Amino acid sequence: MPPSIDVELNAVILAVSDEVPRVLTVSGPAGVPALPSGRLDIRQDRTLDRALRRWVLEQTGLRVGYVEQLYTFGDQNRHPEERAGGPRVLSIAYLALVREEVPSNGAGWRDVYAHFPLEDHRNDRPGALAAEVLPRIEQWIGTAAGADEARLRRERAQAAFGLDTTPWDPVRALERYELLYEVKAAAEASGGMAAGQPMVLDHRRMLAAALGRLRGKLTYRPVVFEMLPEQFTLLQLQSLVESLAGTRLHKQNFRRLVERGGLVEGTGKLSASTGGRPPELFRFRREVLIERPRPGLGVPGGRS
Amino acid sequence: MPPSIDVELNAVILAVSDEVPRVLTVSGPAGVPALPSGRLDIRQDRTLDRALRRWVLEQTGLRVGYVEQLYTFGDQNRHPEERAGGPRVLSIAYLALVREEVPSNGAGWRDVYAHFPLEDHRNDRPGALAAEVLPRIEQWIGTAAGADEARLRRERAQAAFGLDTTPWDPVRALERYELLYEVKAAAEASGGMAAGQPMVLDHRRMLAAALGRLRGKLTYRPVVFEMLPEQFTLLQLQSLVESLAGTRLHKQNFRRLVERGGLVEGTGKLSASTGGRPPELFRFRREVLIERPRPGLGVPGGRS
DNA sequence: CCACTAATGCTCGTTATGAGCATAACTATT
DNA sequence: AATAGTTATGCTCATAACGAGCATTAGTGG
Repeated sequence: MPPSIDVELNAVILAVSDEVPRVLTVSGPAGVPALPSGRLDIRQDRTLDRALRRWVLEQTGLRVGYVEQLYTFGDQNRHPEERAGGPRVLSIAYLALVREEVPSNGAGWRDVYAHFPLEDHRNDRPGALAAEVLPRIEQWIGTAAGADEARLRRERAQAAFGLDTTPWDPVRALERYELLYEVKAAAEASGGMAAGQPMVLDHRRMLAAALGRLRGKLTYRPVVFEMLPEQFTLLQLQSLVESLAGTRLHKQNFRRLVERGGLVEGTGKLSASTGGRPPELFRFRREVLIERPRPGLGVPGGRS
Repeated sequence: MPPSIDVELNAVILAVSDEVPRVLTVSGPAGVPALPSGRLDIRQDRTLDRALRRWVLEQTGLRVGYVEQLYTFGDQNRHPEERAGGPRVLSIAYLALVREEVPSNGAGWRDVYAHFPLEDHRNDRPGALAAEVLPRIEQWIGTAAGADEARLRRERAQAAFGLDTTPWDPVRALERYELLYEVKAAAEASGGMAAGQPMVLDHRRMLAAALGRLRGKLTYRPVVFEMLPEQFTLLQLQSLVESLAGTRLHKQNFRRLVERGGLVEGTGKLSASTGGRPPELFRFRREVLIERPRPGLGVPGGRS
């Protein structure tokens, strides 16, 4: 009997509430959180998209709108059953963006930064970075075999973590995750504040890929609006972007960017005020999609 | 017997020579060009990457360097044998960039723009656009069911083809391909100068995806250098980018961008002159990767 | 020496970006 | 009612990046 292939779909479904980006998870083995996922059933799933939506609906009760394919993972032995003679499993990961809703079937929203404590730089850099991570990375560089390998490692670390004069780049979330994975493997240690909560199998890698991809996409596609209600205040919009990017933005400049970029338009209405002066409500200007080639928000780029 | 799944890898391998971007093809059924591709063999291919390289080597004799996963296609009936009870085929498309080399086994390089005549705007817009394509698109918009559908179609066309005041965006190659595909299906016609040479199955779609992806990537990652020799002149670099983007660039500004962006450094050497003043030879500055978060070249964005 | 070609240097006006200061319009408190 | 606290919004300023050109340099082939 020829060894067979199974194709699995995984959904990284993101929403933001209370300034916290959240990922939708179901409960995996031993209660460890897992991404909603399931096998492609070629008898009923005519497209990968549909298969994904089917599984998400089944496992969480959610109907997702914006969906985008992320990456296909196919390395050997990603699934433990494979070693026991099970089929080779290919995983196609998707990114979906939604407004937060209450899921069913015991699925729930989890803080993305609980899984990646190093990714949230909104209130200065996470202490664990300097305290735990960098020393361990130095050590990893030190134990490289040969000067060339050491230089390569140093460059990777520098680019990924924004050491020295290199700026921190929120987009590099996946690189950081993979680098840390290597470092930890090398150090045979895994605890510490910096580690972050685990997920089933390689689901955390998928989440890192999704976060990086989304952060990048923000800058040239107005995808955030998928996560906002029809009408919103500029502060809501800004803190949404900040939550996702894990970075603070200059308020007035953000407003300028968004307004002069034609991304939003004011509705004359004001929002019910919470603290100070009541803000105006805005709505997304869909037209911007056909006015400008690549409209976006997001992380200001480091100038040279 | 449960219906089974086959996983296939496809390589879009690009190089540029004589100002023409070229794709590496093998000969498919009836001599129609096809991308190098082959089945994933889970007994010997530990990773998707390796499988891809194996097939490419086998079919073309090339060892590719830079490789990046593009997209996984999984719709039903993309392969005709499926209807005849064959397995469902999933295709994972990759993009690879190389310096042009002579392939073996009858593989060969084909002009990318022979497949997409509308994508080359280096010497003003292709005539076929205004002459053939736009009228047909107008007609397609006209036959929409309902005003809403018509508006959606018009917006899609406007964004994809840069109608009206919308600028032409080289990155949208895939969108254009898909829109034309729909239009042609609707019009039940397929000839004309604008059509472009066909490829096997949906390989042309993969090529369009690759072209769009590469064009986008140029702007934030210095991937072009994968396609250049160790040392090169700035004109070589520029015309390479122009070939890929299908757009002309301002020479002096391009030079400024590239030099002040720290992407290249001069070697004091001069190139053997062809026409006029002999140009200096430059080399890629790898360091830029760790100095700036997202260094790139490429298509200048349309300002608002 | 001349015509031609491509490389390189430099300028100018316009826009975009990063950083702040100042004011306006509310709510809660004294 | 004045005051303090809070958020929204308007505006300025210096610097950097961008788009477009002009001018000069250094080769080639007559």
